[in-house]
Amino acid sequence: MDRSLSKAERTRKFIIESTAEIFNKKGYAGTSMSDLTEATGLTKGSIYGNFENKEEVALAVFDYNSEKVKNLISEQISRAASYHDKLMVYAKVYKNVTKGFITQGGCPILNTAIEADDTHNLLKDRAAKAVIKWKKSITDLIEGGVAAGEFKQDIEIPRTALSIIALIEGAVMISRVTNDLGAMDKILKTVEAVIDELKVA
Amino acid sequence: MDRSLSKAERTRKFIIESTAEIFNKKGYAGTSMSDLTEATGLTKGSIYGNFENKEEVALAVFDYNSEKVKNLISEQISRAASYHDKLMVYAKVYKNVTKGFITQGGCPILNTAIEADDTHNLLKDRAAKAVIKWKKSITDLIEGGVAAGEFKQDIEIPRTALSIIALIEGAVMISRVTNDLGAMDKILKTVEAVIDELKVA
DNA sequence: TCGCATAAATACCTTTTGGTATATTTGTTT
DNA sequence: AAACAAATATACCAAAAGGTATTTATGCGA
Repeated sequence: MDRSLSKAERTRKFIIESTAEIFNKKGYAGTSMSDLTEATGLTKGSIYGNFENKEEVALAVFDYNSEKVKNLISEQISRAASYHDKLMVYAKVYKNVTKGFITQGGCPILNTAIEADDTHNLLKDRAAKAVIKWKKSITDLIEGGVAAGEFKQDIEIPRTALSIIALIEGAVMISRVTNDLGAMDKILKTVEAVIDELKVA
Repeated sequence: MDRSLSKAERTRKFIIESTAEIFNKKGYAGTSMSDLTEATGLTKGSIYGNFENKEEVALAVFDYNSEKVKNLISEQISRAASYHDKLMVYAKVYKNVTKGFITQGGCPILNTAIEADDTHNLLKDRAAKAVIKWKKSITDLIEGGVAAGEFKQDIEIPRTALSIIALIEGAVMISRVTNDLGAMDKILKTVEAVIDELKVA
């Protein structure tokens, strides 16, 4: 038991962790309070003692889920030597992680973006911010590679960054809905080709 | 009034058309029967007289929505002269249609795939079939272009087809969640680059 | 270990949900 | 225009939704 956290903080964390997968699979509208009590073994009173309402749980869960993906990726990026290899982490991570990822409901950013874009502004904003941060991190890596002389000078950086994200998220959608991991592999090959294309001749 | 359709058929069509946008925006779980009565001006009794349940309305609406997108595209494809131009229709259509498209809730295939992949097998299957059909139509166009000597011989056809779909669907997600039509334009430029790349040198 | 604050469980509430049986209206055919 | 079928509206369920006030149990510092 983590004594650095108060009881309330531990319970909050416990609720978030035990419902993270449910929200990611069923979405905000599709997840009910009884789903949460069932998954946690807690009562409604306890959940409402730690969160104001269902919305607040969903927001905390989104933060938790997207943070988890982010940490996994940035840890690997820090280990890669070249800018090329750092960018390749995206392709590699999604190739390896996909199986587990896929059983946990897919990409939380994609899921939340699609559900919330016409229905829930707070969740939409979080998903939008996550996409923008992701774009910036790719942009930074490309700029780093250009400055280091590793990449060409005339790259259309925003277009490249956005295209990589689109390819990956599109790949998650396609491979999950068609139950076809091969589709993921093929599309990630295109991501790799896009990244290879950046290198100086 | 269309006399070729029975009253029941007309009402069915009316219900589908008036709820198509709601289902696309709010999703299956997020759309309630009272949403449907409100949008149609009909009572629950009338809707249940024409459909077995909410699920059957949702399935019919998905067919209607995806058919609508398909018709728009295939009509333009039939008008394009070269295989290159036929493929380019995807980029063009999404560039032009996006504004209207975007206000109507985005791509129904994407929305349904993401919501249903872990929650609703019937809807998931329809979305999967739509993706597979889309892939096949791109594949056929590339093969046609190869046979006609318009495209290179060594194209990785399935990978190219899947990558085009992934780029487009990823672009819809990104541009909608960030309210940034420029992102759509940039990613579609990559789609165009992918298609241009197919041509014989 | 006592006492208090904190956390969790119980019991309850209102509204909405998806759905149905029945009554009424509407179209259509003769 | 009558008669009958087809379509729609009314009025009603039971269950589940999100949420709250209150009671009970737990943890923790003095």
